Amino acid sequence: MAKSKNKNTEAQILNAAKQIFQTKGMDGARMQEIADKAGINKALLHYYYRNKQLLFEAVFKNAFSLLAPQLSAVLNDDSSIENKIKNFTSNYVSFIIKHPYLPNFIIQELNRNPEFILKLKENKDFPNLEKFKIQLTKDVSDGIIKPISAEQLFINILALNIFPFVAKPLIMAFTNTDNKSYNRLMENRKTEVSNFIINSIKHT
Amino acid sequence: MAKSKNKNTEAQILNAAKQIFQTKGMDGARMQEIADKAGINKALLHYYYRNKQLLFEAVFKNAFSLLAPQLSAVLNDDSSIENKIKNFTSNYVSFIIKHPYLPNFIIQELNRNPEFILKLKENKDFPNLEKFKIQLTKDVSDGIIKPISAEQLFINILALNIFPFVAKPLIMAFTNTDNKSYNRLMENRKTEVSNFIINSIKHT
DNA sequence: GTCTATAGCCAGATAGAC
DNA sequence: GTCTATCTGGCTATAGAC
Repeated sequence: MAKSKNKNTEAQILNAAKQIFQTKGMDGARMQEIADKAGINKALLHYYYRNKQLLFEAVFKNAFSLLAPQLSAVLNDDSSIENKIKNFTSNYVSFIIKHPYLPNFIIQELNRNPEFILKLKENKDFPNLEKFKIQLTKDVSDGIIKPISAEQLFINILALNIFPFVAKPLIMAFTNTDNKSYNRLMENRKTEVSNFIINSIKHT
Repeated sequence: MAKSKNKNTEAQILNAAKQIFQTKGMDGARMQEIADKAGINKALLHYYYRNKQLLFEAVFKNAFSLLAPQLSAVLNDDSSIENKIKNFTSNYVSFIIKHPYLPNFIIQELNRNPEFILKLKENKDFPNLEKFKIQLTKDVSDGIIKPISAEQLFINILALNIFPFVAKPLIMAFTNTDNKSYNRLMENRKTEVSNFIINSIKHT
């Protein structure tokens, strides 16, 4: 009789596929390389995931499902705008250390295939600005925060946090740093970035 | 007798290659597609550029040589820090409209191949922070600008300007905008971003 | 469920005519 | 300098044994 699907093998494949797809992208990845990394044969990849495209999509959805809660947390928890910014910027660096290739992977593949996001938006866990917008509008009218739209502030928060990791090779070149001092710069950003944002928007 | 190399054909090829490589990347690009776009035969690509890798490098260097002066301008001109930031943020949007795929292309390919930047750094036009650092240090000690390192400020300027274009599909999804209102958001950033930065760093 | 072997296609590169 | 035709290798995917 046939064994039931081996969850362990399936997980090993997904894990290997993550590593290869996230560093090389859909087009640069090779099924052979994924099989090697998983320690199994190429044919098994097809047995579990049918083809390259489906395996890729499994990896992509998995990656996005890790990133999305990070963002939803900023937008929907109950603390003040100032605390949200502080928490997000300090947590994000720790998140990136665990998943260094993730944001670049998502950005790159969405640019290659922008329709992809439509499927993701159907998910009700997809990050939503509504609550954040209401909170910010209130803070602005209460005179706590200088006038700024929720969209622009949110873009700024994402930009300041995500960009330095996405553009790591560029940043290292411009600031003339090696890996060690680059990491030190990023470590400092845990507090630098939130101060930078709060300085800008808070009424004095 | 053989005609001398036809500059026009060579330029057409480079132009077609730009469009294909910048949207699809090295791995996703097809020589056939480039040939079609240039209106010539695949064999001619090899005649002029020998192979795919060399054609790609020609495109990449060309792209970088467009971006670098934009950055050097912020770093080396003689105006105040405040004016540098204002000029850069308003100019950058116009630059992007002309070359929408350029920053993403550069970032993506540098991540794929980080050693690439070493060659670029040899060029003496490569953006350099020294002058900016001196100017900023002086402004800080004169009490014009709040304490911040040149590296962190420069990273913030790049992040706030470049990221929204690199992550366009993500931003459109999160802010729930179509192309038209996304463009309006970006247009607003011409002034929003410089105000945001200056608010944050300027002593009041 | 896992393997080996191979089909079948596609893309980069070259040969050679004009 | 430009073309058509073709070689060659590599990659996805499947067939079929165990």
